[in-house]
Amino acid sequence: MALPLFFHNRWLLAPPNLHSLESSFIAIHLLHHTTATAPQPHNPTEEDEPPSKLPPFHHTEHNQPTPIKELLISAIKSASHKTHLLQLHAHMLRTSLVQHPAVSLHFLYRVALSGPLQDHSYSHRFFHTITYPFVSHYNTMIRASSMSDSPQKGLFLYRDMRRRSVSADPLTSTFVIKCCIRFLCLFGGAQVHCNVFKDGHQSDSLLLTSLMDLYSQCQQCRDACKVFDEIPHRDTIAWNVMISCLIRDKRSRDALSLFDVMQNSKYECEPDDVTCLLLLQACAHLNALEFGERIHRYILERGYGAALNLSNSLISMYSRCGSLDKAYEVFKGTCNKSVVSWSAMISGLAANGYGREAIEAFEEMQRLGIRPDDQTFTGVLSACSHSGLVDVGISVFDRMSREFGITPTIHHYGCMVDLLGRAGLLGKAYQLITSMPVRPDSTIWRTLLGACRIHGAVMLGERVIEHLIELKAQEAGDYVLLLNIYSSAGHWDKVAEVRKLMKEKSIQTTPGCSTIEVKGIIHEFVVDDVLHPRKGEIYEKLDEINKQLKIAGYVVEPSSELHKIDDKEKGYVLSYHSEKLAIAFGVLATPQGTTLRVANNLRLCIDCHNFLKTFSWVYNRDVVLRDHNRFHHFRGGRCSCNDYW
DNA sequence: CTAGGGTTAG
Repeated sequence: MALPLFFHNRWLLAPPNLHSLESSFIAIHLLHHTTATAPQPHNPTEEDEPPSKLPPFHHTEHNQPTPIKELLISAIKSASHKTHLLQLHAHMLRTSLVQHPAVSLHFLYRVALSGPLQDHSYSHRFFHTITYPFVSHYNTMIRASSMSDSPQKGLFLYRDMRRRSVSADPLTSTFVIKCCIRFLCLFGGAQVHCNVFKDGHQSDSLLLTSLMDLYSQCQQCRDACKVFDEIPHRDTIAWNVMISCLIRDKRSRDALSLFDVMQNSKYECEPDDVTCLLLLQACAHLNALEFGERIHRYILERGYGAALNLSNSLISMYSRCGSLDKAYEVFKGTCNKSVVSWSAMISGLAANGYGREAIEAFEEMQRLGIRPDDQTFTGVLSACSHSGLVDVGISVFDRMSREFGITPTIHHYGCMVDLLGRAGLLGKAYQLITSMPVRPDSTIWRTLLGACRIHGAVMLGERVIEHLIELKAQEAGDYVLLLNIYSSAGHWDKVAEVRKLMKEKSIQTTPGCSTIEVKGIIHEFVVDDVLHPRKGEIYEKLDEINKQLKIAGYVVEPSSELHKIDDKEKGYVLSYHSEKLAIAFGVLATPQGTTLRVANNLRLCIDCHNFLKTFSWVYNRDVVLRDHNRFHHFRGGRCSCNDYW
């Protein structure tokens, strides 16, 4: 708005950026009539007693339509400079309008919530000068705390509010819950939940949705489900929160099933872009390519195709389902590729064994002027380690901090340990762990232990186990690796010793688990599975496959990976590893020549690796197997990886 | 005597 001419010379006195007539009027008015400087706020320590009755607001004074009040509010609304606000504060004090609910609320709103005038300590000081704060005042303060660095304050305010028997509305609870989520305070959240019932807000869908999110983020999936069941009308966001909860709880399969449930005639809820984002994550976890493709089609149908976050998720999903060409297709079709897109593509190439291509992509993105970040480097370094590009990896690691100013995290060190370890530079890897500035975690020692296994380094292996024991983080898998190190070195006495130790400590092995997707349905198998409805057929098929493979020269490795420690004691000749069961089921359930896609939660053992190599040749089927950190593409008797020989 | 809410990419 153009200012009237007569304001022009005074305009210079007022702070810049005044864009409304009212605000400049007030500001100038104040400049001329105020001698007061910025008010000294009240001392917040002097706590008032809770009011016995309703606030004695002086209606007589302010209730008649005073134009000054309205002007003040609009001035507060349009204030654009700090000094301006201070002047308004002074004015409010002089006219006693500070205690006017509407005025103080507007003022609080400007100071507490995000914007150029935000000032947390000022807002707290101001808030404490309000003698009888209303719900709205508390709401504003609590909401501000939920977005600040000290979300605990929100909970304190909430308690204060209840103590002063100011009744909470659904929004208050929503904001406090947000605070609790910020610092994962399950206890505080549960308190709020109780009060929600007391206040009679137990059927407010939005409030219940945030409660669900609280339980979900605090790893209380069951409570989240309970809350979900109580929501009267579940909208898309409620479903999304439920799905994200299931994914967090590693129940990706259940999460996928909700895609159909929410759409059925009973609920009639349309999945939106966030739903797709979440479900793509679930597909990536489960290696559920067909389901992922379905989501992809849905995205195109709904016209979400241009969204960058969805494209990035698709790239990641396809590459984590071992379908690299599809990932590349999406990648090519993505406009305005961001670091995220490039990193997803690079990690995808890396996990599928295309180290050189990953490096090329890395160079290309730099040529296009996209700055790599820490996650890009994780991808690049893992590409180097999976493809044995030792020198490249070392130089990239070096450039990362020197050229790009990124301090390596534990993940980067992990990649380097893996890289050096695989290449047989075990001493260097050990040295790197002991000299790095971050505290080594169990994963990094485990990586080194894996390298010791490959290279048969008995002594170092023992040392690594000690470190794991020191961290109190040793798992069954670690002892299994140690067992394998001993057994491949022929130290049978030590093997017995470790077994005894494991028994004494009663260490359980993590059950191996494989999934295979057939016609969009995920089938899950564990070692020696007895739960699958077609188990009879499956075991028969597996025996048949075993016979066929033996003819072709496949030999069971007797001293191979001992995933199941008790096998021999139980007298099993051969345990049915879950990946083999999944393969047998795949042969049963899919037509000749179909690629079998299997995901496994552990590291593929040498025996299964040999089994799959021979299988891919004898049965003339491609197998894409994802183990816990990479892909193995089996075709014609060979595997894309160079980890096993 | 009134501002304001919940899910989200590598």
